[in-house]
Amino acid sequence: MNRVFAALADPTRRALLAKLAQGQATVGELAAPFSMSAPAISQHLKVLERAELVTRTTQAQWRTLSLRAEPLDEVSRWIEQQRRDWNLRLDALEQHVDNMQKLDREKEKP
Amino acid sequence: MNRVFAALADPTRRALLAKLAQGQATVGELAAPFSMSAPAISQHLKVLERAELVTRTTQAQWRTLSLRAEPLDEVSRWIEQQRRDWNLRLDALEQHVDNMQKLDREKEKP
DNA sequence: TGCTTAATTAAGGAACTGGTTAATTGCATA
DNA sequence: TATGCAATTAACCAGTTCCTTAATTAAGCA
Repeated sequence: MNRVFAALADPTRRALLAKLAQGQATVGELAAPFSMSAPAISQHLKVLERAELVTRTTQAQWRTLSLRAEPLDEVSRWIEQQRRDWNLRLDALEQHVDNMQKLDREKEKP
Repeated sequence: MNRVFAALADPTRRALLAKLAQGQATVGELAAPFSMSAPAISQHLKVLERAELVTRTTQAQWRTLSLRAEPLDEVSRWIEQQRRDWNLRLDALEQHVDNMQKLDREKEKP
């Protein structure tokens, strides 16, 4: 997951992924909206590829990029697990505070 | 979100967060399981703090760290949105392939 | 006051990131 | 075959990351 999170930490790469979520595209198509050199985009795509977030297929001189869902599924599971754990804790804490307040009220007028 | 994803890209920091999901802890308590110098942990915690994933409260010479849910909620929303988009595309593609196969079959024996 | 403990700051180094320009590869086509 | 286009590789640079050890801050206690 290290590489996946690191890949997602860059806004250019997140934009590339968002574009790819709308369908396959060639390197040129992906690069067009950015004011950045072709090699820079090429390197970003390499990072996404090493994180297994995209695959590259060659036809003639064009490379077509496609998204791969698995790594996103994996980070999703980690994050949702964390949120579950954390929310459980928060709920328990809230419960605890409620109990304390109830005890306080009962102490005031028994 | 840049800082949040970057913070999550390091396994030591993910472990620190996982520990904190079980409840608040001091720097010392968090550092104990790691074979790493105290300053190293301190710096990891600073990264988590800058990503607003944790808050630090001081009591005497102890710092108590607590998780903050918001940034995790934000990355969760981004990831789930991406997964939705991507799955929609996948389903549409599958549908398309099915239609093509159906057409083929109808062409074979009309 | 001096000592101990918890933690941070300071300084430094090796490796990695994110960009650049220039050169190269691979394919298609006049 | 020469030319052009899509894309990558190579080489380089500035800035960042992740770790270290040494020094410093701040609080509690004999």
